[in-house]
Amino acid sequence: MVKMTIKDIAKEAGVSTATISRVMNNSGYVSEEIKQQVLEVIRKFNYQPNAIARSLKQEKSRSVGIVLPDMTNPYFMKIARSIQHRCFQQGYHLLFIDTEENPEKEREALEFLTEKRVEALILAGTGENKDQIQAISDSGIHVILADRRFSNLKLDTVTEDNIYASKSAIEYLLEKKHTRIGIINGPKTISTARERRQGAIIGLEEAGITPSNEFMFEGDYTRESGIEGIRYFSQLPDRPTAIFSANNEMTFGLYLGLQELRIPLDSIEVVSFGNLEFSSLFHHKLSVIMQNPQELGETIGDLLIKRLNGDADSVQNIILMPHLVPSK
Amino acid sequence: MVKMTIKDIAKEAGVSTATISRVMNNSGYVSEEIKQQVLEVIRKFNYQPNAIARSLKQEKSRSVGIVLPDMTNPYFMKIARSIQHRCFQQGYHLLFIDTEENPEKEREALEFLTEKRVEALILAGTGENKDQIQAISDSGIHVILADRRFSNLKLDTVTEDNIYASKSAIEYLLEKKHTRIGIINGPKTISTARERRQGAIIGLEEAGITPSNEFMFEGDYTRESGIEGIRYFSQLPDRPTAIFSANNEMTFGLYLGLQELRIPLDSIEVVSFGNLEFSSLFHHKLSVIMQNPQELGETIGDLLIKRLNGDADSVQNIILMPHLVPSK
DNA sequence: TTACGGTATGTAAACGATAACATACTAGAT
DNA sequence: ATCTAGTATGTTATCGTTTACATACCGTAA
Repeated sequence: MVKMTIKDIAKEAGVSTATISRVMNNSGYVSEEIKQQVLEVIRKFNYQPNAIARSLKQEKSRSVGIVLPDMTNPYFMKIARSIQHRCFQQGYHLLFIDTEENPEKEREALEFLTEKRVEALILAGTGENKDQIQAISDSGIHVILADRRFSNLKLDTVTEDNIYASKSAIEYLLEKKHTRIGIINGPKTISTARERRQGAIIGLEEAGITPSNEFMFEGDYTRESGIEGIRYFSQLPDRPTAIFSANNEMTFGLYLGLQELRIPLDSIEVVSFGNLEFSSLFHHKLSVIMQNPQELGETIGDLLIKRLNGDADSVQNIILMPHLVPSK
Repeated sequence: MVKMTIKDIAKEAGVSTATISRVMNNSGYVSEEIKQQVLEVIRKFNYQPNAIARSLKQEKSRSVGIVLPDMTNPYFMKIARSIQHRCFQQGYHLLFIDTEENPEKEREALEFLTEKRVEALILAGTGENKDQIQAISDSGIHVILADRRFSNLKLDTVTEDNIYASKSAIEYLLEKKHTRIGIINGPKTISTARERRQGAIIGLEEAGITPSNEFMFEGDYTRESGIEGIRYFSQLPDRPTAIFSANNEMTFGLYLGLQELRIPLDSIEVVSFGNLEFSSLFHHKLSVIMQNPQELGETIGDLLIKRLNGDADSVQNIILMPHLVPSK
C-alpha cells in the first residue's frame, strides 16, 4: 500500500492540486460544495500530506534540535518533556541527541542537526564547540541554551541561579556547625559547575573561612565520579564532616562510595544539587537544592515558540530560582 | 547568512550539480582533479546538503518514530538511548513522543509521525489504537513493538519474559514463607501487566494457593497508583505480608505510601519489577526483577536497522530474560 | 578503421507539496 | 453597458536534491 499524493487526490476529486492544498490549509477561496467533496475523498483514502515536501517548499523543517548530555537523567528529560509538549502542539517535532557529555559527539550532533535543517536548537552543552554554536546562531537558527550557558555568547539562555543556590547550601551547612565542608563539583568547562563553585566560595568567604583546594573535588557529573569523590575525601587526614555535591548523579555515587567504604551513610551531612528521587524515603542527612526542570522546560518552550514565530525581541537571559529543602 | 545550495556550489566550482552530488555521495565517476576542486569549494563555503530535499527526492525520510509512555522513566529512556545510538550512526534521527499512557495522545502521535513520513515506528503502546498500528504496518512502515506487545498482531516484538519473571518473584516470596502476597499490577490493557498477573497466578497455583482477588490491586504503572495500592492493602483486615509490584514507579509509590501511613518500610517484603535506582542503598526488604533496557534497546536497534535496510525476514518475536536480584 | 567499454561530465525530469499568477464568473455600482 | 471587487478555480514555477539519460572522450581490441 503506497501513500497517495496530492495529485492522486486531485484526480479523484476532479479538481486541481491547488484546490486540494487550499482545502487542507484552509486558505484562499474554495466553495463549500467543492470543499466537502474534497474532504470526502481525503477521508476515503486517508490522505495525509507529505510533511517533507511541504517543508521543502516552505523552507521550514518544522523541527527543533535538542542536545542533552544525558538522556537517562530525569532532570534533563523533564526539561525535554515540557519542551516536547509545546512543540508538538505547534506541529514541530524534536530531534533529540544525547552527547553523553562528550564534546566530539556534540560536534557531530550539531552538524547532523544543521543538515536536517532544524529551525531551532536547544542545547545543554558540554562547554566546548563554542564557535560552532555561535556560527549556528549566526546562520539564522534560533539557539537557546538550557541549564548551562556560555560566557561571551549573545544567545538566549534559561538557567537556574546556581550561585545563589550554592551559597545557601554552604550557609545551611555552616549553620549546622560544619566547618570542614567537602565539595564534589562538575567539570569547570561547564558553566553550572563554575557557578556552583563560585557560590560555594562566596558562602565560605562571607563566613570568614578560606576555601581550601583540598576540599574541592572536580568530578564530571557522573555517578562514577561521585564515588571517586568520596574515596578521595575519605582518605584525607582531616575528613570533611559535610559534603556539598553539585548534582544528583554524583550524590548517588557518593552514597554508593560510602557503602563501598563501609562508612555509615548518615555519618556525613550532605547537600546536593538536583532532586534525588529517593531522598524522601531516605532517613539520612540529605538536603537537596530542588530544581524545577518542568518550569525550566516550559520557559524554554514558550521562548522557543516566540522565536519560531518570528519574535525578534532582544536576547533573553532568564534565571529561575531553585530552593533548598532541608533533610528531615 | 543564508545556506548555500548545490547550485551555488556548482556555479562556484564551475561544474554541474550532478557532479557535486556525485562528490558528496561518492557515487558515479568523478575525476580526482575535479573531486578535489569541488571538495575545496564545499569546505570553503561550509556547504551542507539539504537533508529535506534529499529525503523528498529519495522518498526516504531517514527518520524513525518512537512512542513511549513515559519519557522520564529511566527504563524507557535507556531503551531509547540505545536505539538512538544505532540510528544516529546510520544517519537516521528519532522523533520521540511521550504519550503519558494516554491513548488519545498516542493516536495523535501516530498520526503526526505518519505525516512526517517516518520509515519505522517503535512503540511501547498504551494497548489501544490497535487498528491504527496495524494500518501503519500495512502501509509499509516497519513497526517494532518494544517491551509491550499486542495479541493477534503480526508485528515484530522485542519484549521481556514477564510470565517467567513474575512466577519466580512469587516463588521467591513463597520460599520466604509468605502466604499473603499482595499484587500491585498495571492496567490490563497493557500486555506486560497481563503477563505479570498471569505469571503470578501460575506461581501461586503451582504452590497450591488459590489466588484471591482481594490481593490483586490494579494500578496504572504510576507512582500515585502505587500509593493507592498500599493504602488499599493496609486497610484489609488480613493484610499481606509481602507485595509483588509490577513496575518501579508503583514500587516507589508503595514506599511513599508506607511512609504516609507511618508503617515501617521494612515491615513488608517487596519484590518489584524494574530496576529501582536506589535499591542498592536501601536496607529494606526489597528485591528487584532486573530488566535490561539497554540490551532491549540494542536488540531493537539491530532489528530496526535490518528492517530499514530491507531485510524482509519473517516476523521476529524476541524475548529477553530478566532475573531476580534478592534483597540483601 | 570501426566498435566498444570504461571514464567523465552535463542536462533535465522527477520527488510532493505551495503559492504566485492567470483566468473566469458573478453581482452590484456607476 | 461597463467597470470593479469579490469569489472560485486552474496552471505552473519552485523548493534542493538525485538520477536516468545523453553526450563525449579515450584507449584498446578486432
